[in-house]
Amino acid sequence: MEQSFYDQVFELVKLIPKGRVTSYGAIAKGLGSGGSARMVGYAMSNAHLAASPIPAHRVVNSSGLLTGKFHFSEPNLMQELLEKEGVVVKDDKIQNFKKHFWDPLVEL
DNA sequence: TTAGTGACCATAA
DNA sequence: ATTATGGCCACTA
Repeated sequence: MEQSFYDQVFELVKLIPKGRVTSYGAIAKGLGSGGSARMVGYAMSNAHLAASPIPAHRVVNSSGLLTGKFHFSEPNLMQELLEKEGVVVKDDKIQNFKKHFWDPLVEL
């Protein structure tokens, strides 16, 4: 069965532990695609169409910024979900990003 | 097939 | 600090 890059991204994102975050580039690298970070974000744009719920709020850019928050049903949702899981967000940016960072290459 | 696109990343000024 | 630019890869029309 052919699994599209999208599906691989979705699965990996679903594996992100609660209270942890990761970056698009890390996901791309974890999938072995290396520089296809843009594709990861592209996949997330279809995340709301996926069969399973995708915790896209746990995926941010390399700076820890919630770049994709406007793609959620409600822009505030992303930040709220993160704070709800114990992640501190200020001005659309995750505090202690490195501390909450979850690297699929290391943890997986 | 070609062209266009993007929730990125890194570098340069 | 911000703005601009190039590269990068997979998908869609």
